[in-house]
Amino acid sequence: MLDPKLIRESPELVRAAIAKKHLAVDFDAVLAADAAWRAQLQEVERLRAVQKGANAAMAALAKGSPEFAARLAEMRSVSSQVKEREAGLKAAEETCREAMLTLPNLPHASVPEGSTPEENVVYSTHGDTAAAAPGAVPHWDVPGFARLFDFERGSKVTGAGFPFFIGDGARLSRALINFFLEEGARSGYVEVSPPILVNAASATATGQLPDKEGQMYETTPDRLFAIPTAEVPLTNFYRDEILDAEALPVRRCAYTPCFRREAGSYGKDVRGLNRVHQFDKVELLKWVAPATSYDELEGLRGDAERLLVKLGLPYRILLMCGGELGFAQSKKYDLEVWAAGQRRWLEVSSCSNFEAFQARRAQIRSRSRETGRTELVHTLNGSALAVPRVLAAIIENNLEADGRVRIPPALVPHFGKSHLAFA
RNA sequence: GGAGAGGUGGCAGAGUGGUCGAAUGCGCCUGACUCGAAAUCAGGUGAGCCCGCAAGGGUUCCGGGGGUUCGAAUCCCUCCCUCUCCGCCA
Repeated sequence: MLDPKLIRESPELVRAAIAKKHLAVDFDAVLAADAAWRAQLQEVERLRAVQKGANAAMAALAKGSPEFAARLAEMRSVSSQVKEREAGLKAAEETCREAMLTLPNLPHASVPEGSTPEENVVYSTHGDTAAAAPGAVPHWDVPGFARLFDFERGSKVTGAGFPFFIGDGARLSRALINFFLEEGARSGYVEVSPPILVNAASATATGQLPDKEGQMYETTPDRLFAIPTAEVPLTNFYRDEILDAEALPVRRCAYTPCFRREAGSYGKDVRGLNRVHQFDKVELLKWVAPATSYDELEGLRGDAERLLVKLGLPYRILLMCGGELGFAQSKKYDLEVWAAGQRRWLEVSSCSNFEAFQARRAQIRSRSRETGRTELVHTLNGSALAVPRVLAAIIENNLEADGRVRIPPALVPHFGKSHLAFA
């Protein structure tokens, strides 16, 4: 949600933001809804002031006195007016709130123009993609792949996109999780193991509801949602709370499985480990002082990036253009790892600054000790990293002539062996 | 799942229809005293929204929602949560 004051005072900024994100939003309707709500609010508050003034007077009068009876009759009429107008006010408020929720976050000035993936800016590229093994094949074509990643039985047990990880497949997945968490801790993020089912209020605060309801798995009869990312429980940890400004930035990291229905994404990107409905991921999250959030975004990107460096995988960083930004994001970097066998880039991390957009929805503020004032914090999050795609990249980039996969040295202490075998 | 108790400001804890955003204590801030500190004394100390250039004014909030009433922290309904005991269980 945007600051209502900004919408009223600088509507041109909001219009420009909508245009940069290439969204179709009826902004005039938002302005009208806001104006209507304020007009009704003022009238109701005026009537309430009358009511309150009379209360004190009536409390001082004797119950049976004629003065009391007169006042009572008068106030009955005011009371019914208040009730009537309050109903209208409530409707106006709801209309206004819904209108406000259609407004996207403003993109940062440094975000490039554009509406398609091709218009994302390649911010930097690292490692040699050309030198990758000439005989590299997509990970699903490696002999023995199905023994470590059993999609068929996963389909039988649950459904398509829910593979079993077996033997060294499971072991490498666990090693990556462990490596990511250890590195996160080293970078100052406190490890958290959050709930992986969340309620509707939490899903709304981070923006999954109402827009993306169909993308989440939902449980009945409790109406809890399987998290699509640890961002949801982590961000909501401080929902409706006021943090000590001196304690910022607060850094947390969490490993969780993530669940995504990926409705409507049937196509060629779904083979093997590229896109599955349940996957493991380590997420980094920061709550920061507004003045520092863009520096913190660079730091966050660096924290995620370092993992790819340590794993020795070729990767690149994209600065996402306006049209490719999520609804709630002000600026976003995507980290993509090179999958040598598929000869394509796989997104393994998204590092975003949400500024106060999520914090306003979730009511997460900080209080300065000097001024005593509260302000909305800025939230940032990023994957570090998504496990299955990194695993796929390791297989494709490190496959040796004998059919074994060389484990990156940084991972060996966690994996316990220098090679993964499909046999 | 069953029975009972309870949800009030940063914390503890009063308040059972009227002048209550709410006593009191603790904490915190400011001032006095002091070389300084402690102790003591005095004062201050919630959040949001609307109007206003501002000064300031108005209004909402006592777990959430709804109701009764001229008026609700207080009465009624409903939902949520916490605690204790019992049952079940990794």
